[in-house]
Amino acid sequence: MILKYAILGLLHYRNMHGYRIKNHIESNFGYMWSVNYGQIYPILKKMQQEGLVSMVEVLQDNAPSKKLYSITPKGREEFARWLASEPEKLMILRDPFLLRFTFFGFGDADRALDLLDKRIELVDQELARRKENLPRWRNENIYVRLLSELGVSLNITMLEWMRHAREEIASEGAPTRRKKITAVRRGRH
Amino acid sequence: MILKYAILGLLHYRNMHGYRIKNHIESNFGYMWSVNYGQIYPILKKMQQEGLVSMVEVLQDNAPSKKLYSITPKGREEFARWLASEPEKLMILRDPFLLRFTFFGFGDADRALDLLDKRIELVDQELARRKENLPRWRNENIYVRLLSELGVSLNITMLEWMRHAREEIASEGAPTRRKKITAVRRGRH
DNA sequence: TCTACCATGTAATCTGTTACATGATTGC
DNA sequence: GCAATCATGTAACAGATTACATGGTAGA
Repeated sequence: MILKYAILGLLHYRNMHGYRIKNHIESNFGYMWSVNYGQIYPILKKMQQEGLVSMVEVLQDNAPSKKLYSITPKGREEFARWLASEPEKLMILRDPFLLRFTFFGFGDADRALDLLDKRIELVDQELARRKENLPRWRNENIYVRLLSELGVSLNITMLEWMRHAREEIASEGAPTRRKKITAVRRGRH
Repeated sequence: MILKYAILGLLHYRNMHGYRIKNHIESNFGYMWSVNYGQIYPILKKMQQEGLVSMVEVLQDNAPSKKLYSITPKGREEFARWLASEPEKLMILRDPFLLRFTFFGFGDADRALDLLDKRIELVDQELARRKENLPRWRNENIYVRLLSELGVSLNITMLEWMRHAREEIASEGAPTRRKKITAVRRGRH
């Protein structure tokens, strides 16, 4: 359902077709959302059937024809309801790398450092990309601008943590070259 | 597939049954993972069929019998392969609230502040909970401990950002009581 | 008595990903 | 000629969520 509202939100700015919506989401919300054509086209069709959007086919000379969608009054209503509704669950960091990190004690410490280094490089690149894009948002609406700043802040926090973690892991591994880990304690059930 | 490896990892510590695995994941990895019985029981059965885990049924006097799973050598091998494999995609902040935040310009500014306040309270509570739990991890293995620290850091970053955002939104709304937002600029395609 | 917790499971549904199919244009 | 980009779609699969069904024990 969340994709539905993202689309309705984007259609507030301008009419769009499926391909453009995917591009837009990836370049603008890329750090918190990703979409596939396998989702986008079926959902647009469904939203049209529900009367939330309407569609006109636009023939183009030098490109394949496209289906332009626009938001209907009914779509605006539903969007407004969602916008004002109570927030749902808290953010969950569903990061496969962090899950893996949890279990690094069961594997080779050098390999762990190696994987951590690769991650650091990746996040560093992402941070650079986000910083580059900051000026693009500086003159836009306040919410979008603030969000782009959050992306940078979170990236910095993540990087600092990874560099700190790297040091700790390296220095702890140094003397004994391997430390036996103890059993994890149970949570409060 | 990721749940499979989380389970194999937990079984390195001790033998567990489905109900306990769910509890464990929620109290220990809760800030980055959530599970349902609808996933856990079928996947345990499947892993048993694949020979990654083995099971014994344990009858109990004053509680329903439980199925204790343990990891097999084959399971250890597969887990080790996963642990050393290259990391996959970068973290994505799939947070419904942040998506909603992006579109707050299309709604009522007061309601936006209201929702933001509720969020701040929620994250604040979560931060308190995580800080409370920090000592539990202090003497455990280094990776698990570091991760618990990351959770706190990310929470703090998020809170600081939200408080800063709150101020900016409130002060911008004050003079004109509503500012017309301009169209979002296109990303680089 | 009622709630919470222990414990296992299935079915239906929804969401997300990958791969495939098609075909034109633009730029190197 | 080849890669990239524009543009729409389907099928198969994988993953996650919700609701339901069952039934025992402990404690307020």
